[in-house]
Amino acid sequence: MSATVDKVLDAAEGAMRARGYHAVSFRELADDIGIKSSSVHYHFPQKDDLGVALIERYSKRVLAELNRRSEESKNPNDRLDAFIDVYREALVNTDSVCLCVMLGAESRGLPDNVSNAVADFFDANIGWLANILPTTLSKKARRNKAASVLATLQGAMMMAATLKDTGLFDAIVKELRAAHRQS
Amino acid sequence: MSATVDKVLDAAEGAMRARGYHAVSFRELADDIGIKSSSVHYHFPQKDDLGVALIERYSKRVLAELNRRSEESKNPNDRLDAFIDVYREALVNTDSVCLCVMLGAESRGLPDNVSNAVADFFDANIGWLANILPTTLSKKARRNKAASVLATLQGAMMMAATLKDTGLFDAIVKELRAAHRQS
DNA sequence: GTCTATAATTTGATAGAC
DNA sequence: GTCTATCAAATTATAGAC
Repeated sequence: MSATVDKVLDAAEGAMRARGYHAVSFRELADDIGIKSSSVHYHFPQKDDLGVALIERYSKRVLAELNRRSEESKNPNDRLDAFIDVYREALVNTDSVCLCVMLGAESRGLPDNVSNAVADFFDANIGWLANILPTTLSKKARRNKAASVLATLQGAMMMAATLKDTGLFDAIVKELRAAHRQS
Repeated sequence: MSATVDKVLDAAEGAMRARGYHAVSFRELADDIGIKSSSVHYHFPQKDDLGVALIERYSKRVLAELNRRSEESKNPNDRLDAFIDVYREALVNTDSVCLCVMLGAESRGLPDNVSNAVADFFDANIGWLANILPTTLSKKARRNKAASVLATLQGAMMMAATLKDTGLFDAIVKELRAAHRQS
């Protein structure tokens, strides 16, 4: 993958996480990294090509980070903490929501391939989380619990960003940890 | 409030809940209700005027609905159910997320007055919810619990809409009810 | 791979007639 | 209060030179 492609995706990720898909233009991204918009089109012919590539890179990065951290401990509680921490750092380090909170909210207004990539991101995250939940639960129950944890995190990111209050995210997460701690 | 103003706001609500603030244009709203975009500008000179008016109308409507339903019972569990039902119906009836999930995600890319109106919506909802939580808890603890419930609902709406799976919303809500039921 | 140049469309917004 | 007409700017996207 070329250096320019990564620069474009970096710029696109920052912009789309802050303002959404439709509020980001090829020209803006090009200006950000010091090239022309036609050069961006060389790498991503259409905007949805950029959107899909962005989500796929983001998704891979998040899952790799989750797997890396979960190798540090096999304890389910530690792994839940790792999951939460990955999301927390995404909020704190970038001062913006998860890419897929934004694109998930906008999904009905996105090209189908972009919207599907967002759905895949959620499925993958739910699957990851479901795997660390107690095997005493049914597969469906684990999936539902996993979806519940993810929904709370995503909602908490969105509200904390809107209210400009990271402490609110932490307070919500504290309850989440307590509720899902396994003994 | 004139009939046209309401028609514009109706069209704007449907469009912005589906696709977001930046993906909605004056011309589109005008076409929807059979007038010209300059007539929309007569009622809302700038786009942020429209945004603020839309959120304020939405916020009043949601809070009125919450209050109306909560008059049916003084039982805290019933009132929590009423809160959840209001959000569930918003999802099911319109097949789209809460206006403030969308605008909350986009908030960093919105004009300040619009972004502030979204924040006010969340504050009002958190306040409403906090009021039905056990008075044995501290004020801060109630606020945090209320924010947690709201975050889960908003996140669940967003994910259910993206995955086109209302059942997922229901499954998440089932856990939420169980976790917050007072005996 | 990046550039200049440009096409075709859409956008938010305004002036002024009725 | 709605219209016609229009503007300046921005948007996605393409053709073709280097």
